[in-house]
Amino acid sequence: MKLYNTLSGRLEEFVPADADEVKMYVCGVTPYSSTHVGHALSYVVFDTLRRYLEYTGYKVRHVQNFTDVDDKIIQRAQESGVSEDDLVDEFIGDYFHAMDALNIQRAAEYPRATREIPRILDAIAGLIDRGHAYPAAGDVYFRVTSKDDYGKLSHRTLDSMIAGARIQVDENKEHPMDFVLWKGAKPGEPSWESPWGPGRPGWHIECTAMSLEYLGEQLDIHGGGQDLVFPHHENEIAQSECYTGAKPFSRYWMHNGLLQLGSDKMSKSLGNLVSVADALEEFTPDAMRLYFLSSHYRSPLAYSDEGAAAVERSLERVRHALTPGNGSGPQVDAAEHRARFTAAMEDDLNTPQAVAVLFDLARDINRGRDAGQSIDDGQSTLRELGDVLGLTFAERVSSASELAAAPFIDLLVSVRTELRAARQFALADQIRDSLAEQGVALEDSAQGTQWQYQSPS
RNA sequence: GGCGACGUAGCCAAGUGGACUAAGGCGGAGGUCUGCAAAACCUCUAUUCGGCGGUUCGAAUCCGCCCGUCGCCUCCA
Repeated sequence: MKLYNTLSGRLEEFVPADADEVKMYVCGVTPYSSTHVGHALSYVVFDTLRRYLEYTGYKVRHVQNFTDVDDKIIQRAQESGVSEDDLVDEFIGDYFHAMDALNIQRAAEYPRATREIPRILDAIAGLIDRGHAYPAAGDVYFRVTSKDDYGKLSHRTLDSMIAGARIQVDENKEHPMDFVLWKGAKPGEPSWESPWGPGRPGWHIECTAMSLEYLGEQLDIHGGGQDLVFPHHENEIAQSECYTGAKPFSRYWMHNGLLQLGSDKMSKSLGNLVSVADALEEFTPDAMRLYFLSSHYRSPLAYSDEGAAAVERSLERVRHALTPGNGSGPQVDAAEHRARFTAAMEDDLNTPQAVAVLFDLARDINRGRDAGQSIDDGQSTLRELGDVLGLTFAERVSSASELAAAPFIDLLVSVRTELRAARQFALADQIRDSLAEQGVALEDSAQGTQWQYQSPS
């Protein structure tokens, strides 16, 4: 399969170092606030990549970290009067709840920075030994001038970075772009002992230490949002390659485009967040996944309720294609659909085209059913391909109050059936209209009347 | 200021030199079915790809300029 590699800036044929197992590291969240739909987009993308790789026969070892110590966590914990640990546990719980709901497969390991301190200290000490880092006033900094290809991922030079002129000059640093590996403790902050005094790890070094610990010196795929390219991933490369000497640190770097809300990026600092929990109040997990996958992963995606609602409607036809058929004619042939689907996925995970194939297949199944064809081959292919995209095709889950109302709706429907049999259509239609106002949709067919709650739209 | 991405139908969104007389979805119009609906199915819905030049036998696709939108350069998926 071809993948776009941020490092080279072009499409490359994907070949893992070890043909049996793909080593994939995806940057995880800093758990200090609710998981939002921007996170969901990113993790749906990498979950879909993993599912496709597994579909084509690879084993994938997926590792994803939690940055469980950081300025924001400390600040948030102090504001709300809880311990850092409790705060982190709460939002890690929120994260897993959201990811499970979205049918995102769990990683093999979820290392946490605070539980990897010895590995982190080893890495920092090694970098100092090799002349790539230096202690200064309780901190330890990475010496960017010691790596001649620093900037190769984000495709910029040290000079152009400085030209940005938004860097806080710090007199402890040898070079303005040097970044912190170890932060000396300030009063009241969580800290760990180190050869350079008490402190905590910088953001970038944890990923170096954890990927090394759980995946080894070289990764096949390193993923994350495009906002992580610089400085986070650039710095990871610098640390990892200087520490291990193994190049490249990751063979492929993949970055998803960021979710936008209105015209702005959705981000914690802008405060324009839609949480996954809120989104799932209104829309099915399938709709969220399909929404994310209906544009290419490297493009930005503008999130809106209208957009999600349109996707939700589009799913109904696909779900209909999976309802039982009773045709006995020739099977609807789905082999060509599978081939087109695979070709799309092979092309840098072109999920918009893959999704289009799913819609084509659903239409062919529905058409075949109308024509009296057998549709079970088509249906099993539809489920198989849908599963690669993580789609379950499950209906919306009814709330407790909706379940409680069901017997009464059944009663009204059976009364209406009697009325229709007696050709009392005005009354029958009145019942149907009234139920529609309550969000209950009726469908009459030769097999009787079906009803369901309408998804909000 | 530096680096980069993008601009395709009312909306979302693929396609990046010739099979494009431009996928797929939403919305809209008409039809089949139905007591009427709904759902499903059928047909139609961009002679055109931000604008202007250029390269080419041929451009949505390559080059230049202009206009517009967005991202990164600072915590972020």
